[in-house]
Amino acid sequence: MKTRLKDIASQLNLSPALVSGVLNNKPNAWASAETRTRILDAARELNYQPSAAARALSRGRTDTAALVYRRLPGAGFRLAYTGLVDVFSAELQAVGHDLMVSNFATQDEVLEHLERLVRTRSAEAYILWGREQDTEAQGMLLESLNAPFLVKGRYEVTHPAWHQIDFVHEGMLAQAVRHLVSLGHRRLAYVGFKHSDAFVQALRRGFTQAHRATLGTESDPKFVGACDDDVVENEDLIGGWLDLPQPQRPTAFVIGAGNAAWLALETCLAQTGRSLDVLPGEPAAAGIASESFTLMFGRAVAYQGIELDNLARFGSPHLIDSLLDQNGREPIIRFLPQLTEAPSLNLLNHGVTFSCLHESGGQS
Amino acid sequence: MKTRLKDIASQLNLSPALVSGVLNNKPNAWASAETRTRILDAARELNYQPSAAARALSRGRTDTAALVYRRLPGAGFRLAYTGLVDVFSAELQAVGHDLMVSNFATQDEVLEHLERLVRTRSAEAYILWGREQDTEAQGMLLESLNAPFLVKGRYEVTHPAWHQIDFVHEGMLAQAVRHLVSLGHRRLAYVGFKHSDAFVQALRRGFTQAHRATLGTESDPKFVGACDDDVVENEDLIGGWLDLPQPQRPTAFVIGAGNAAWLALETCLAQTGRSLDVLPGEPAAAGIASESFTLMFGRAVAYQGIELDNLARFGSPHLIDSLLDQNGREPIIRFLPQLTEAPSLNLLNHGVTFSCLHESGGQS
DNA sequence: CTGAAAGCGCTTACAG
DNA sequence: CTGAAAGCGCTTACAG
Repeated sequence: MKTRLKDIASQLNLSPALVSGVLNNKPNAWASAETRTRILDAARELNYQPSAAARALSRGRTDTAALVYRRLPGAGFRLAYTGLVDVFSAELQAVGHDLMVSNFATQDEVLEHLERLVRTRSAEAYILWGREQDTEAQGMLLESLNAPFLVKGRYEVTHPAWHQIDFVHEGMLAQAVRHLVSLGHRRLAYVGFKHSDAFVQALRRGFTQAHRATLGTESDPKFVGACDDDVVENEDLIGGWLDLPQPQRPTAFVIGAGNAAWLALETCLAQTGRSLDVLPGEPAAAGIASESFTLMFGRAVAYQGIELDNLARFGSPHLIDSLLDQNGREPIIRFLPQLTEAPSLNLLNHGVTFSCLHESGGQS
Repeated sequence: MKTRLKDIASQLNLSPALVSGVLNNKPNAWASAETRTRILDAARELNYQPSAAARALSRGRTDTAALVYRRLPGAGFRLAYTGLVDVFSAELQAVGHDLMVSNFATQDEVLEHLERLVRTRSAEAYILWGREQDTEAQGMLLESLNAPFLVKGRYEVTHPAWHQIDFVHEGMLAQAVRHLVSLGHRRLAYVGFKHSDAFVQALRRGFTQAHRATLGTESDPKFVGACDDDVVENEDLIGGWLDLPQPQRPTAFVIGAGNAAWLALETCLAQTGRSLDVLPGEPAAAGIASESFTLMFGRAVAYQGIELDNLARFGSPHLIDSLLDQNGREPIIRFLPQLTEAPSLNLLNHGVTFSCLHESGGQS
């Protein structure tokens, strides 16, 4: 039914071995130029493609990489993952490899599946993505099973030999600080995440170190706060800073958190009649944001969530090296994206303005 | 190195065939209860898992489904795809199948890859997702190669035998119309997409038919417009309607377009001091939206982009049936989601209000 | 320069 | 109730 090697061999009165050799152009497969042509023509004509399973069995490899991850709630995580799939799939295809994707609700299921994939020899290389609290155990499992993998994360200290990729979080926020200082700002406030994953600490470290390096002073602890997705709480934090008398008030904001922090910042400013960096003397902001990030009123520079694509793009040569068994590459890759102008709805330009309706704080 | 069937067979002094039979609990594999236990124990102890390649070769199937699609620009499409991967991967795992994902920049590459997958017998079933102008040719190729597939799309007329899944777009907008009419609105405007894919026409059809059915009159052609991502143009369209004298002005909006249409609607209203459905007598809206949809000021009901997950979830039993070779299922599946309250930033409640700065229209 | 043979690790009739 | 054999479709030494 499907064309087999044997079919084209017998049709040409050649041995399957010769046909295989020519089709894979093995250096020791000697055939006259004419035979070679006949083989190639017949293969094309019969639409011959070697059975993936047979080839995998005899070659001992499947030419497949597996992306296995734990599902996390929220659209942000998902958008990050699809970027991975897009990038890795494309780059793997370019070297003749396939990508298998599986995701699970729990870490246990992920671990079990990884072990199954390794034991069934379904993939030659693995991509681990997600929070370090998950990926570390995943990496240790693969390591113990002797399976090559690429992991997103900051494991330079804990697992320096792992093939790993991540942002230089410190450098990113240092850039943000330098940017704001270059605009003339001297009183900087910092908004981070509430949890303390390694990258969250690295972000804050980037802020404090750059503060010291550029301004020569320690950052003021009372201008260091954290936001999660609770709008009211975020507005309390930022509103509190903005309520200070002008000489003490921070004039710029370094954001090491998600879109909710930006939203709180913009609405708090709006309540006092201002917007980010639109008129002279208004506060400025710089930092990180999630996917689908859009300012409402003002302007700012940010690292867009889309940078995750670039991260994957940066990491894929490594992954491919693992697949092709080329070792000797520096295992730790760090990526420093560029700050770019954030998209803005520019509502001010569309006739929407704001005024102070309430005394302070928000009511949801 | 890795445990093979042979290893456990020889360790137990049994034939590989018996071990295989017991492990796969074939009905005709007879072993004493004790032998059976010894086999199971040994397999567990040695962490035995059959080689996927060997098994695929001898069984003639890979237990794999392939999701192959053309990459489309824009985060919206990507978010839709990641939902697919999440859902299909999870549901396939549940029946012991893997998911292979590949995407390409061009349709030609997609077609070539599909043919390769079929010819190399890399997958038993296929998932086609994307625009109909792409998926139709993809489906026809798979059909000619006799490969089972599930396609997202409205092919009830052109390919009624295809296993296909999609929204009932007509029904969705009909629900939106009925909702607005039930709130007392009588002058409805419609905003659609500019292109004319089958689903875009179905959306509009849903509006016009429901208008006729609920109000007993044809919809007014001058209140039917289309939006793309050009903000100014969108605001011209909607602003034009809102500039009409009050007795002629539409009081409700049916949205058969993306987030840009909602944004234009809200900013146009804001320019005239109003918001969606917040105060009595204000205009209302209902319709479809993309992922990550959030209103700024007002309230509305919408079909969220997240419904694509549910669509995939609805479709996966079909896909799994194809994998398991159970035919005889109705090939056409249609899904009617529920209108739900759209998330809103509620900026009004956070001290942000608006006023008319410009005469009309927008300036970007 | 070329072909016959063994083997990859399973599964599946089939003979006892 | 059990085991020996053939076969899935390739690739890879190896002998000529």
